[in-house]
Amino acid sequence: MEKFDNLDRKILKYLQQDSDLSLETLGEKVGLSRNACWRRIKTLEETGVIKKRVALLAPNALGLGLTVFIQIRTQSHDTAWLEKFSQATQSMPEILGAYRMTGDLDYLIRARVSDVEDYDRLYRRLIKRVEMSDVSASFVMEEIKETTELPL
Amino acid sequence: MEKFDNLDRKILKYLQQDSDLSLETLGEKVGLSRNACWRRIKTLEETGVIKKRVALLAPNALGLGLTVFIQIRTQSHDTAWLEKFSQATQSMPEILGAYRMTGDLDYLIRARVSDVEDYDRLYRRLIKRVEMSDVSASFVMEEIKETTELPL
DNA sequence: AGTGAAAGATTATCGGA
DNA sequence: TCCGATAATCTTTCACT
Repeated sequence: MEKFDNLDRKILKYLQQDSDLSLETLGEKVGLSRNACWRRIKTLEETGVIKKRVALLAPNALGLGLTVFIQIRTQSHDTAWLEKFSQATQSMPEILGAYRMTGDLDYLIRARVSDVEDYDRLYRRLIKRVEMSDVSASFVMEEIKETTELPL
Repeated sequence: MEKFDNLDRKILKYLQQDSDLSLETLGEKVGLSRNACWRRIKTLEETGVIKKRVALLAPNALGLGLTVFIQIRTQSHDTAWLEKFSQATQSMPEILGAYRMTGDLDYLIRARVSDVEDYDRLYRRLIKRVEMSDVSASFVMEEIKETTELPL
């Protein structure tokens, strides 16, 4: 039993690219009256398929030219440690993603900073809050692809 | 010389969280008339600070429960290879991010798939299109943080 | 920078396939 | 149950002060 049909999928596809489309034009694109469109969007929002609508900013315009991936190994992987790590990453706005990986000893952080010095400050703040036995950073030289659009 | 002031920053902060705020409520939040707000947003869009507005979907609702990071090493890192790699990642919608990393031999891919089998299909399609000497995948067990919000 | 009015978009309700 | 049409409401846009 499918949760949504082709029309829903089409709507989602367009809204993932531009959430400012008017119901009018969206309706035309998917072949539905603006009203039918509206109802579908509402249920997609209510059922949580559409989480929210956000503005995406240009990192470079904000002086955040550098993306860094931080790989972390730890011995102490108890719940208390994870809790502290979780709180730390949540509260640090440069950190855009934090993941516990397979292997159960590895954590990965994705962050945006202005330069290597700025990364170093982030690093120091991080290790001050959470003990880590092994930390290594890899910097992004070229962003070949970066999207929020999920496959449908 | 700063490109924007505190009010701009406030506006951006809110729009990064919810781009559907009306000028009325946004104005109240930042302490500006709806109109002053509107003008600032327009320039922020024109100067490219605001890139676009998009809907964020729930991966799980779409059956995309698994995030995978794919690390790639290659001998042949000439322009032709990079071009092929770039085209391949651009055209594969499960791939959300692709990065050339420091070290000049390493590439990293961030992708969303439904399960490990689905990853395997992605992997096969990828190596069919681009030669790679060494590929390794790490799966995300727990998503501790994931945001599109940039620090201001 | 703020007001008010016109244009445009969104939401609620209703009748019909 | 889902669609489309119509009407009421709210938002955005813009000329003017």
